[in-house]
Amino acid sequence: MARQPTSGERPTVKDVAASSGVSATTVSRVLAGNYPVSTATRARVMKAVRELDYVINAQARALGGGGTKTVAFIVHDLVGPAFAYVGQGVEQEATAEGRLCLVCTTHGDPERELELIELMREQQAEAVVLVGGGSNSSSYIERMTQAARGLDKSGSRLVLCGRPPLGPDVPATVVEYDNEGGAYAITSYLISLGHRDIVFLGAGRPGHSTVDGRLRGFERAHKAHHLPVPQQQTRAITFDRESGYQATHDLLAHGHKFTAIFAATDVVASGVLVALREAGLRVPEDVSVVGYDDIPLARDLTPQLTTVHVDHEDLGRTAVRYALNRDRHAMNQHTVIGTHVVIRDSAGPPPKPRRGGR
Amino acid sequence: MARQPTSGERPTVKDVAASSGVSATTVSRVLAGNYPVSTATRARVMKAVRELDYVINAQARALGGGGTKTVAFIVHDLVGPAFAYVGQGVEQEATAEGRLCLVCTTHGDPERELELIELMREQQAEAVVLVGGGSNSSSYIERMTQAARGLDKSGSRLVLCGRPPLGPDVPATVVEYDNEGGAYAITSYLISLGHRDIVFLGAGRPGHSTVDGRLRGFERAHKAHHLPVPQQQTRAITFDRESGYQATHDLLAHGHKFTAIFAATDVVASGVLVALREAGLRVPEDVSVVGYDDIPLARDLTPQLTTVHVDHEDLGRTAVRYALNRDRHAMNQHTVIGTHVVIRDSAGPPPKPRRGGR
DNA sequence: CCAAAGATAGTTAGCGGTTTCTATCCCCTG
DNA sequence: CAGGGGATAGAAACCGCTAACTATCTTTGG
Repeated sequence: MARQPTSGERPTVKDVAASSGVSATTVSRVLAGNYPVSTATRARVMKAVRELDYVINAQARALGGGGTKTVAFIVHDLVGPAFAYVGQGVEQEATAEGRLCLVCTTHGDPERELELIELMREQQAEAVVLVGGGSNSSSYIERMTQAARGLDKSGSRLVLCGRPPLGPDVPATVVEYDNEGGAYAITSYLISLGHRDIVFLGAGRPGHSTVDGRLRGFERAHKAHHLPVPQQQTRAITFDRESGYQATHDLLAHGHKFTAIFAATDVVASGVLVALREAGLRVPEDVSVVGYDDIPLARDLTPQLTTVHVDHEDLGRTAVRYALNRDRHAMNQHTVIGTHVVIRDSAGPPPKPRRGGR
Repeated sequence: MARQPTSGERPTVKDVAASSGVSATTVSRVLAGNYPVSTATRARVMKAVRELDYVINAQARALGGGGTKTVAFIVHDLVGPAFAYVGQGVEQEATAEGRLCLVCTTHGDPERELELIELMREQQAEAVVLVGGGSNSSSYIERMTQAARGLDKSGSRLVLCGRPPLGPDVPATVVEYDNEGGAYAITSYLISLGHRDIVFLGAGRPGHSTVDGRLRGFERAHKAHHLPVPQQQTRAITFDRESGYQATHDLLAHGHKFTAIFAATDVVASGVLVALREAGLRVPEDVSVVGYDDIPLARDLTPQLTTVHVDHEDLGRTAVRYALNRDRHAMNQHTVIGTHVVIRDSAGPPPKPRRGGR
């Protein structure tokens, strides 16, 4: 009898072939189902497959036949709620398209990001989805452009998810959401409620594309309503609860005058709420607070947070869909996903002025 | 001149070899750095690598040389905060050990789970980390045992993360945290505060290993204090905010008598708090509430939640570490990670009885 | 001064599949 | 009844890289 697979070792097509008395080719065809094979033969092969507990070797298949069915997902970290949802979307769509999903985290390190892209090129990932705002510096953009070209040459596709395009000649797919629009809308909402002294909490990290967009929307809303753009908080904010807390605390301590706070993210807003509460200020009676992202947390806060809804999961799904089904010659694609205000309980009219004046 | 790589195609070792006038073997050795190569040769090869923008083909390497450096991570979904942290830990440790991380979600479908394990066997993942409580049914355990054996035969390792062992002869690594101990501790804490009527919210899904453990701890604490085990809520709970809300609502509507609620997870607790607040009950003055998991949300709730801390990230890290560095002949390993109560503001002494009685 | 040991580089044979390209066998048609 | 064509199956080449042997050319030691 031909090649009895050593027990404890992984059987190969050859083992299956030998065990069912056909050639390796035939086994391959039965498994792929892309070539006529007689019913009897197919049955014999399948029987052997079952008996030997054979499973194909994905690496070998990738080498020989089509490529690897893999999508890579590169992100700051997995635990940020917004990122997690994007990840969910990416995984979802990748699975729906029959792809596997590789995930890596950068912890905000641009070097690491580029390293990972290189790694994904080795892995022959079909698409590399980069999530989260990146730097706006020109050297960074230059390097990223190189990376995009490299991936393109390897038959892969770079997808920028939630950050602006690199340039017209760069082979990359861009899917971002309307940061500016959402910020414009929610700022307008605050203005329409009567607020005139709104603090934008989150500036101070210029060059960060996501916040830049939100800030632009904030400013544009003021201009549209013919209001002076409030002097922003330029404190460096790290976009976590603590920095929101700290910034609010400082604001209060310095006797700043304001009736509303626009936190750059919901997480920051959560810190803001705590600081306000500690200071004995009621929300929204004394101060209105709004956030951005509409992560689940927004509904768990007290009061529930009025914020800008972003469908992060859709963002991830769209990114993968576009990357995989793109028109072969589309150099760059660009899609913007809408955002909208969701009104809850944390924003209301400003308090009646104590001593007149707006 | 030998093989000029067609522009636009991915260069191979052969291209690099031709371009630098050496053999493919030498190129491979320069890249791997595991064999003496003269400095001059190395330099020539590296130059060619740079000029051609060569990147190795991971699939080919996996086929030829060592295996694929990959760890798989199978989870309910990526957005549950607890899961996300485990994922973070898995990714972290995998990266630290020079591995890539494949991630897949099951959405709670056991069939899908088994399918994915099979898929990972094809992928030759070095370890397959299964996260989250699974079913306790014997048929499920039987199938999972098969899967573990299959993986073992393929040189891979099944890691059960946060669920109990399958059996003594099953080749699998188990890393779980002390569900029962934590539940015991926090229940004891409530009892020591004076509570005698504690509702455990989350029973009703027997066979779910995580909750089973927590419930056991709850019961054991009562027994240890010579108290009758309260009649549990057997309402089916889906472990989301809504079911916590709904269950509490019903509890109140039916005039149930209780002074504290032990929610099976923090997320459930968040729903509980909302229902209580709506009913005009203060926490912790009127009712005490505790949760389990200590996800970031716990600190964002009002009042901040007293809960059981679980280091989910460590769980993920440990899982990968053990799976990769296991003793080659260790059939099964089992590690339990400790949990501890973190006291915040949501639990206090029960209210003074209105009409006597305990 | 010659043989044995080192240091380098090349040859060749896989790894485990897939995919041409052939080779049969069989049935149908003219 | 010969020849054409469809249905099946196999042989061999190849995917890109690694690893076990060889083959040189230097050294070096007795």
